Amino acid sequence: MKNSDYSNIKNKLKKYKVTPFQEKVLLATLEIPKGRTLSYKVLAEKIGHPKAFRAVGTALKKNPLPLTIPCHRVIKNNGEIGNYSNGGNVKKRKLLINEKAIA
DNA sequence: CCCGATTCCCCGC
DNA sequence: GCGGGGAATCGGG
Repeated sequence: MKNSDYSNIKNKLKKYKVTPFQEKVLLATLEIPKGRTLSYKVLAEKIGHPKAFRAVGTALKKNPLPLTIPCHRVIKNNGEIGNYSNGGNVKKRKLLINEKAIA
């Protein structure tokens, strides 16, 4: 992992029309380890909004970097896949899951 | 004002 | 003890 890459992503985020809250969510999502999934609630708690789990999902929905941000690693607190709908196709999810399987 | 990638609690059986 | 349903919560358009 290159720190420069991470910074580059943050820079891109600033360029996008993302809200402060979304930026936080996206950053927290980028912190998700490879082959690991995180629940919306845990993510919300990490950013300081334990009750904003819903807003977190909304923020990820607006995710400007779906291929950069592992939003597919974000799942329900139940451990089940939520409503991942980036481009809106299950095929993409399968591809991302493949990445997850590599761990 | 309304909706949306969720979560938790309470009641019933 | 387990399952299901409804309400709560936060942010964005």
